[in-house]
Parts: sequence; C-alpha cells; structure tokens
Amino acid sequence: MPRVRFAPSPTGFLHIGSARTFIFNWLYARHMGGTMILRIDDTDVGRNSEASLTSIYEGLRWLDLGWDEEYRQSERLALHQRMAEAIFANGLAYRDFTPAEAAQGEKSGAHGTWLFHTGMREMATAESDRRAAAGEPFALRFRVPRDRERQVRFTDCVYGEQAKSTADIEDFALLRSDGLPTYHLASCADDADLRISHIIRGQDHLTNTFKHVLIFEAAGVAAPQFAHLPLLVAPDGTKLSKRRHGPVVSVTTYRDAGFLPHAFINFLCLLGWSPKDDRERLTRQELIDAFSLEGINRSNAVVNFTEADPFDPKAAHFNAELIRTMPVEELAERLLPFVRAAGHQVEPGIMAQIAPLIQERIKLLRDVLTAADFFFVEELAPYDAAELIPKKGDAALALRVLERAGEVLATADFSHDGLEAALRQAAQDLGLKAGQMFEPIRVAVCGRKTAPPLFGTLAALGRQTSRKRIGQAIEKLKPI
RNA sequence: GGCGCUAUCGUCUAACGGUUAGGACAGAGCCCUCUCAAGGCUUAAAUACGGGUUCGAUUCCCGUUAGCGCUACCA
Repeated sequence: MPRVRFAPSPTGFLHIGSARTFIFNWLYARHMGGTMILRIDDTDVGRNSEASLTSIYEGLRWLDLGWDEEYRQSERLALHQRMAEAIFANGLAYRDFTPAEAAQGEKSGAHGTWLFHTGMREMATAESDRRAAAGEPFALRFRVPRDRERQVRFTDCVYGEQAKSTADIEDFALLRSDGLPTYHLASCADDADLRISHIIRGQDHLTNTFKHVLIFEAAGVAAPQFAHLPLLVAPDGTKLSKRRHGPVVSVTTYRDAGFLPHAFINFLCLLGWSPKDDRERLTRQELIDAFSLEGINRSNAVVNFTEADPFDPKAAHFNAELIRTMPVEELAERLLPFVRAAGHQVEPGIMAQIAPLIQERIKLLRDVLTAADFFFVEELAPYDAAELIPKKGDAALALRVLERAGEVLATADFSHDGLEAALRQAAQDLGLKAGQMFEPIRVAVCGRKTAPPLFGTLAALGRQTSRKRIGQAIEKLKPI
C-alpha cells in the first residue's frame, strides 16, 4: 500500500500551491487505498510561527479531506541525528568549521559553481575530531563523491528519467552548527522512517532530489518513488508568493470569499492534471477514481487573477455551478454566516426565501451581500428618483404605476403566484406592458434596476416593507 | 553565471505519427425573458522559431529563443 505525505513548513500561511500538493497526495492515497500522512516540517525554529501553523490547519480543515497519520519533525530530531551519524560513520559527511557568516566570498568557484569550502572537506580526521572536541561549532556536510565524475539518477513519475553530474552538486549541509538538521536531512530521515513510498511535491524540489537520492544511498536505505508537480504561477509567470502576490494566494482568502471547498478542490485539480477526457466538473469520488500520476503534466499552470478580481474566473465559475446545483436549504444555511458576519440580523426563515432568488445569480457566497442587500436593511440606500422611470415612460407614468401597485399590494395574496397574477392584471388595466409596470416597482423596493425576480422578492420582503418602500418612491417622484 | 525543467487558443487543457487541432472558462452575437442571471444556439481564438527523421509531424531528435526552478548552516 502506498504511503504518501504532505509536509508543509509552518513559515507562512497555507497557500494554494501547497493546498494543491496536499490534494494530489490525498487523491493518490485514496485512489490506491494507501495512507495519507501530514508531517509538519518545523526544523527551522527561527522562522516557524504559531500563526502559520494555525493557518495550515485552518486551511486543511476547510478542505475537509482529512489525513490518516500526523507527525511533527521537531519531535523526531533524534532520528535525524542518527541518520546524520550513520552517514558520517560511513565517511560520507564531514565537519565544516567555516563560520556561517564568513561563507559568502567563496560562493562562486571556477565555473561559477560553488561546491565546498576549501580546507574543510579534506581536513584530517584527527584535526576535525580535536576541533570538535574543543567545542568549535561546525556544520555537517555531505561529502559528494568527486573522485570520479558520476551521474546521480532517478526516475520521476512525472518528469521521467533524471540525471545530474556530481560535479554540479555542492557539498550541502546535513546538520547546522546548532546541531539541528537541515530540510534535506530531516526530510529524508523521516521519509525513510515513515516508509513513505511516493514523494509527491512541487517541481521546485526536482533538483533537490539529486541530493536526496545521495542521502538515501549514503544511509543505506531505498529511495521512494518521486513525482514532481508543475508549479502554480501568477499571471506574470513567477511562482506564487505572499510577498509578490499578497493574500490572493492564501487558502483562507478563498474560504472567506465564499468558495465551496469542493469547487476550490475541483479547480485546483485541473491545474496541472487532467482526467484526459472532456470532464471538468468532477465529484470527489470521480476525482479519486480518475486520479493518476500519469495524468499530471509538466508545464507550469497560471492562476489567472488580477488586481480587480483576485479569483481565477474558472474557479468562480465552478463555484457558481456548485451553488446553483445545491439544495436551496443548504445554500440558505451556508449564506447565513456571511450575512451575519456583515452585521445583519436575518431569520433563517427569511434566508430560506431569499436563497432561491439569488441562487443562480451569485458566484461566491459573499455575493449575497451585494445581490440581496436590500433584504437586510430597514432603509434603502439613497437612489436617484430618475431610476424609477421606466423605458419609454415619464415620471407621470411611474407615479401612476406605483400608486396602482400600492393599492394592489394592499390586498394581494403575498405569494409568488398571487403577486404575479395581481400585478399582471394591474398592468393590463393600466394598458401597460408588463415590463413597464414592473420596473418602477423593482426600483422602489430594491433601490436599483438590476435585482432578483420581482414576485419572489416582494413575497420575501413582505407586504409591510414592500408598501412602505413604494410609498417612499412615490414621495421621491412627486417633485418631478 | 552553472545545472535542471518546460513550451497547443487570453487562461486551464485534449489529441496510438495520419483530426476540419477537440473541450472548458473568459470574450462577441442571437434566442428566451419582468431587469439581472441561468439556459439554448452561433462565433472569434492556438501547435514559439529553425533544422532534421518520416510517405506524413502538435506528437520523435537536435538547435535557437523565451519562461520557470534550484544554486543557504530556508523549506
């Protein structure tokens, strides 16, 4: 059974590229009947933060996919140490006493490639032991084989055969001078110990993998399979990052805007992977069934956001489609928190009446605040009285319509069908087209021309509010 | 600079070496209609460039160009 892991480091919020990596790992595990492991890679004590740990858990919890086992690297330092010692004992690592700050100058070698600090790699064992015993701080470095130039090789499940000359791999650090493991060491030690079978991670690790292959080899353990994922990039082509692109790359931004977790997952899955048929909207189970490493492609995918709209239109479209097809009761329930968070009090009963009116008119849950705003306030925001005048009509006509509407609504049956019948009849009586009749009423009760369907809106608003707003509209119109 | 990876409509993508290069989103138009949506129909839009290999390249190989990634005692 495959064992896969998602290994975020708590040094920033959970970003959408990480979320996609998590999802692909999860999908692979579920498809294969394997185990999904969450491992917090927190060996960089200086950069860890409680806030980012919270952000990661929040984001993952929202995705609602779950995992089977959980570990924290900081609790496994002894294991990492042991692997470092084993490699050192095999003669494949050496102590580097170069002070961390002093390492700059040597960064570029003869061909522009830095390989190791002179004097350290070839230091005699006796001197190395003596200086270590004397308490001089050192980093432990991997002794990349240099006697004969050879190729480090592995087969990536996505990118295929990979090879790199050892002449192009520097003597990377295994342990820092404070004794803590570096990412490379800790990651490999844990992957080996947790018996990870497939490492599915971002393509930014593709070149690091050569180092990892070297580590596994030096420690005498078999390397897992590797599958690198094409990167998610911004419209400018660069890797998504908080610094450059801001909160649009954070999972919680999507959550807070009112994305449904599954719409978000569905969208992310189609970035760098395809089921190879024309399906685009897939249920969770369909994703599990269709997912395979072979379906992953090799080129970076652009997340198409702008300053004006932080969300990729396709993501928004998937969300809108999911909203449209969900039971209205569920929609009402999901909408409520957004309305309340904006400081409005709404009865669940009213929300249930509003939900079907906006169901096919919103893309994000938070759109309820702009699509249905007039339901939530006692007084309408000020609007121009001219809005009340219908096409091919004048103020006098609008006035006549509203006065008649006021009368009709006083006695009409306040159901969708009752209102429709009464208002259509009224239009006929006035010798008007339905549209001419409805437009002034719509503006009077909603405060604008673009709004949900009129009869359902009036029914949800209720007789009292509807008549009051029509009365106010008449007052606005009189001076004209 | 060195090393690695990538290259199909604006974006995400599909295409045993043989297709009028398909789909989706976004765009445009029409229909439906109480506005807006939703829905239906129609439309515009791509194989980076140059060489090979082949009867035939989007597909295989080489080069060019461009982009990205790595090049830390970060992960």
